[in-house]
Amino acid sequence: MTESRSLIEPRTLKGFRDHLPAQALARENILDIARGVYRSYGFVPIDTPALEYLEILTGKGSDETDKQLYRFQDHGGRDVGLRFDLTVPFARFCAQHIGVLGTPFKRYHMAAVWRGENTQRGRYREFMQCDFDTIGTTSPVADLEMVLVVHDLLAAIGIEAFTIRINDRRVLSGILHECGVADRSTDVLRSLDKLGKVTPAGVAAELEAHGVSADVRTKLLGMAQLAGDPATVLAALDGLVGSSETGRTGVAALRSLLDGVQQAGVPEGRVVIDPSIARGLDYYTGIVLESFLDELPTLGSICSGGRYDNLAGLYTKQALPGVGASLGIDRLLAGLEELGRLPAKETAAELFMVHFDTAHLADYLKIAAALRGAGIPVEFYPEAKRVGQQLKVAAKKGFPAALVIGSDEFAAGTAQLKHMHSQQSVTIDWHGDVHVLVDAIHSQLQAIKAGQ
RNA sequence: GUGGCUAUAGCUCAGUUGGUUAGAGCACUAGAUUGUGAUUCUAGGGGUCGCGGGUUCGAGUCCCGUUAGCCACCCCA
Repeated sequence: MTESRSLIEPRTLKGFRDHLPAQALARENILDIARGVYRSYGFVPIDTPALEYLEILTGKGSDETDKQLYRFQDHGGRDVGLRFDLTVPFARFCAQHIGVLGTPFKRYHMAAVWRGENTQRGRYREFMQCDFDTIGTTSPVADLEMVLVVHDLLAAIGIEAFTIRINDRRVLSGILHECGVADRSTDVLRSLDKLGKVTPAGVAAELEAHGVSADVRTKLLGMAQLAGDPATVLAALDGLVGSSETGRTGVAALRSLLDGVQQAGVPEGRVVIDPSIARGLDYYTGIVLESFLDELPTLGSICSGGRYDNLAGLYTKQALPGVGASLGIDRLLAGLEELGRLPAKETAAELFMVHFDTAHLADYLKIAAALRGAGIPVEFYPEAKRVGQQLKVAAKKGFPAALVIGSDEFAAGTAQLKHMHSQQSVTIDWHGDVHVLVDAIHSQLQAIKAGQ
């Protein structure tokens, strides 16, 4: 009974993951960028509880979300559930607090959500969403801002090849109405939405199964496959919506949105009209948006959103129209990793300071403090191990530079700054003046950064 | 939730029609080398063969179950 104690197997639940430093650093970088972009448009942060009363979450009544909901009874016998997106809690939040917040209200919310669905590449049971929404206004400016935020966000993350696909629900419902299939709109849109994954012939077969006549099938498929120059697509849509008032409004909205995008200086081709985009969620009523990595279109949308008429109708009588989108950071990270775009850094510091000689510990501590005071993050190795070993650690963790100051350097009033990538060292004369040393290191690090 | 494929060391993988004590490369630790990431050499640590049953004299290998990962459906970030 001494050594036979059985160990608990360390493991995580299906669809739930640990995040090691390399991945967690990349994730935090993106979160920082998202925070910066959201704030640059005036969005403010909020937070809500992970756990909500079950009735809040099931209110929307879709059996699909009901099936995916993590639910249980808490110790007080209350029926509760984990949030499966950030929109529903936000709706509840608005119903409770909009009185003191006032409208229009712009918030961002970055937090984990949970869905008990089957896992796949880029799809997990616990993942993070980075939502931003503007509520309490129907202004087209808010729609435009949503597109601009998504664009700025993906650009700031450093993705070079991405496409934002936009559409307007009113265009779709106008066309469906003209075609006389408005009663089957959900089924029809769901089928059309599969274009790109399923062949046009396959979609046509699905449409036929929903009782759509041959000429209407041709018309719808033609509509959904419209692509290319936005002006041409808009002209084609004009014809398709015919006399439908709703449809014409939608096309006009898309037209002015694209004008605004252009006026704001977004490069051509980044935002395109894709009439097949419908979005599964049925609360969207105006513009809808999805965005894709050009090199990995099968990954799915990494940032999606749209306009809705009434966010919180289930919880308050006050009408709250809004527009917003959500960045799926975990899917994005999975995509960037697959493309080899994630930096292999395992350190948050910029400088590795070799622990050469413990007799100089006081000097090392003084230098490290001065560097940090000057805004240079520095990691000081805790043990005076062999220099080669220490440099190996620094290289493996991806430090851009290492600072080597041994007894000789202290005696001569010098230091070696080693550029890890080129393996070259620069000698710094600092004559025992820490300010001189810090300044020199600062400019060297700038040079290294610029050189990358 | 349904169906298909997969699982051997930290990583990538060998392991024959079932047959001694399950191997390699890389990585890791220590040393050769008392001040610089390489190379070379030496030594070393590390495996309940995902887990649990079954068949068999004998299972990493065959059968069943289960867990996890990947893929398709569904839906979505």
